[in-house]
Amino acid sequence: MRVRRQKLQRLNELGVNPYPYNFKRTEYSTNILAEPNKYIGKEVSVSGRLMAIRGMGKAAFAHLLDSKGRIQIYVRKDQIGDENFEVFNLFDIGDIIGVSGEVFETRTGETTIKAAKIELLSKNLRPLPIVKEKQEGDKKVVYHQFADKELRYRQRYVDLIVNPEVRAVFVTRSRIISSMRRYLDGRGFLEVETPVLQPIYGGASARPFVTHHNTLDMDLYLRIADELYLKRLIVGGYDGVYEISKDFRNEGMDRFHNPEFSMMELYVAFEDYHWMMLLVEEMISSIAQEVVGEMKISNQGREIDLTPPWKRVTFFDIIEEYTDKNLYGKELEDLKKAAKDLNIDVDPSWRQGKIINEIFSEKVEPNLIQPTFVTDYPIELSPLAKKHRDDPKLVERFEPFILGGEIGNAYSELNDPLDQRERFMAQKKLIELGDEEAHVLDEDFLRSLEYGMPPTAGLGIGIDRLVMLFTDQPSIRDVIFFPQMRPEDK
RNA sequence: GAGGGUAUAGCUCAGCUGGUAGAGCAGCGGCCUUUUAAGCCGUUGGCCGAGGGUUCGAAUCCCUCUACCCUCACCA
Repeated sequence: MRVRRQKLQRLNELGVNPYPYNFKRTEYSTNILAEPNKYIGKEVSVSGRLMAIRGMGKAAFAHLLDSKGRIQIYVRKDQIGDENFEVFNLFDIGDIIGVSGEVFETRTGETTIKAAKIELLSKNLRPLPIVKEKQEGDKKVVYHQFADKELRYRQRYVDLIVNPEVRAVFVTRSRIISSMRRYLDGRGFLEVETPVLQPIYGGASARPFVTHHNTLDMDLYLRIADELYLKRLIVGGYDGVYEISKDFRNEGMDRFHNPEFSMMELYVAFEDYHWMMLLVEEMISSIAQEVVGEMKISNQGREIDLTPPWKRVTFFDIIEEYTDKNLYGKELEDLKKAAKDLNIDVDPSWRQGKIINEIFSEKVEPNLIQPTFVTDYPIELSPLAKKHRDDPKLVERFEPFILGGEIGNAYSELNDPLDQRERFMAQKKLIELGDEEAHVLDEDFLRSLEYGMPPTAGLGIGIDRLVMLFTDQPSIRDVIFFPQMRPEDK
């Protein structure tokens, strides 16, 4: 870094502003490389970061990286002049520069810009990790890869400069979200915003973050879900509302969990969960079509076919399929025995719902590779879902599974205010028993239901996991720009 | 929270059963006007994650701490 500061000084002496105000680019690297014949012989201006320099005395080749890709430039002393060449010799890898010149093809056939003028746009003072690549036939061999995960997450800007495939993952993420938004807008749903800071948190089973408002002198919670506010909007008379936003859950972190994560929630009046299943498979497959170009995606070496219709199985049927045990309507003791038979450890304090859920996640979930809707969950697990029309022990709920992971959650929403109050009371008992994640009673939400909420279908989709699926990334940290990290020690 | 792993130059890594720190790339100085992991010659660079201990002597052995990764637990 000391050397680079000296170069800065030298540049100043030469009358070069190392941090000028703008540069007029005429082309992106990729435009030129896509149609070389159209550009050869033409003047272009490009700008970007210097990623490699191969000097040869009075001439040099270099590679310039812009937001779309990289292109080679060729700098000759007799072309740009002595003064400009002296400035060029003060450039380092990592500098941001602008180049104007004519496009040509080198002896080895690489489309290249012959610089007529080259200027510094921003001086780099901190050396970049140097990554070298070599084309061997079809394979690209990468040398000195910048691979330290900790550094990559903490200094994502460096990761993005140096690892083009990381940049691509986040472009895909953005496309997935905009495709989803386009789909939902196209169906006439209204995108809305509801409070992040909530006096009572609700809509999911999770521990919240607590914060404090000084003027009101009260604690507020960062939302763990949007659900209860969005349903209030359905009470208010909108037919369909959705929100794409961050939720916050104060829980452990691993490759599927980040304390803040992105969620899409959708509520549609006068529909039920059967209708919502059709929407989910249509929406996800249309996103695939737009983003990937087809209904098939590959992940972890496996091919996933998203073409509707997806398989549908009921919760208890699929458990029986994988365990040979019918758990429907079983009492606590029977369930404990079943869990024991299946080698699943059960905490003595667990109740029916928890044990069944554990058996499901252990024995069934990992097997749900191709898209599958699991439907009709036991009532204890779902305090906000409507009772099944044919069976009061169940609720009308489904979860879509892909690659052994759940990517969403949906119900026919409970709109009976008396039933909802009873469910809250049952949750209250769980809280008293020490369950820190049970739902908290929300009196204002109940009041809204008492005014009358139409029959409603609701859906939540975990955006981060959907992106992991589409981009074949193994960890949620690879699809979030700045994943939560412990502070760096100084 | 438990177990395992990793931490050495700007980057990627080597360093044996303890003997006083190494390579490639980058950097710096030369040579070089079609190279592409450019090449050739020369050269700088290190609190070996932090702290403590054992030892004549520690990057190496022991303990503590910190961060990250993996697995499990908790958890959508």
